[in-house]
Amino acid sequence: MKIGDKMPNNQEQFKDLLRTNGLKVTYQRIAILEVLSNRPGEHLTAEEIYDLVKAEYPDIGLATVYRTIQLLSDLNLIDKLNLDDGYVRYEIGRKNREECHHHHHLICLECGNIYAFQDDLLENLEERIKETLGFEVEDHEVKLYGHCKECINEKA
Amino acid sequence: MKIGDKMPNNQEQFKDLLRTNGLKVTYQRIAILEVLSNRPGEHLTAEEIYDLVKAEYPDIGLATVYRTIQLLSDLNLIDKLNLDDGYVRYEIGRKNREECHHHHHLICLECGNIYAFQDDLLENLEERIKETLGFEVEDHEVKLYGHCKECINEKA
DNA sequence: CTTAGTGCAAAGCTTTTGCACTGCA
DNA sequence: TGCAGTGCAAAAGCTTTGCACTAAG
Repeated sequence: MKIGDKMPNNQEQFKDLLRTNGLKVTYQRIAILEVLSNRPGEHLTAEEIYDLVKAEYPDIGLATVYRTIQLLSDLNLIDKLNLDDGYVRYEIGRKNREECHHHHHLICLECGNIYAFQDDLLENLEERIKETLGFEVEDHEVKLYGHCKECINEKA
Repeated sequence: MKIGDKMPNNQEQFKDLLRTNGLKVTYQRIAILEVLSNRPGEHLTAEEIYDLVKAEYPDIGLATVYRTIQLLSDLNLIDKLNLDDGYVRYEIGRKNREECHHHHHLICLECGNIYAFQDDLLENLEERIKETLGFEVEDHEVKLYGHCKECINEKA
């Protein structure tokens, strides 16, 4: 992967966003966003992102990856996912992809694969919570653990 | 708090459970479960549990707290909660308390308080997922972030 | 030029592990 | 008495930070 190979439009938007926020456009920042952009739906750890970027830009440092991840997260360009396995994972943000605005995770306990799915069901729930408890929901994180189709079939 | 002050019945059940599993009954294990039992709905870190137990049993070691937490979790007596603040938290398990079998968390972004609520809504969702995706849900974790009643009122 | 951003290495943090000792059964 | 359980300290492993250097604007 080389900068500019894919999503040039998205990339320009990113550069503008950086400039708008008084931040500098660096190849490290672009490369990291690019790596994540080219892998929608994948959930990468900092180390994995580091390795992927390093393949193209061997000079990058792990600390920069961590700092950039933080930055991208603050800019709402990427989403965090914690699977309680000791790593924090990141994926390119929902808001940049057409399909989904409500997006949850199905985690297979056998193969470890992660599936995404959309659902509006929680909107009812959030309204109900507002009425019952006076709690105003702003964001949510839903993780469903179980057994995926493939693993179920394999056992049969 | 002293061993035996509260929930003696629950405590006997715990001792039996340990024996049944070929595990030894130690004052450390009882004290840790006791601390959590006396604080239903609170979400304590290992360090917090350590400090609470230490008040009564100054000899206890932090490593024992970690090992016992693991044990209690394996025995399904306590539930894990990760708020992504660098600590893993624990609370006395749902299965030991009458009220709830479906139990989610409302986390206030302003005061940090955590509220629990029950809901069966997800059962529909799980059925739908099974039908649509063939994914069999076994467990779920739902965290809703927002603003609690108190914090909303305070601003008014 | 100016200073935000970077790379490197060291430090920080929670959590885990090794090992000798203790105490439950 | 025998071995699971414990306490202590050290190790582990992810993430953050300090600092001198680099490069964006």
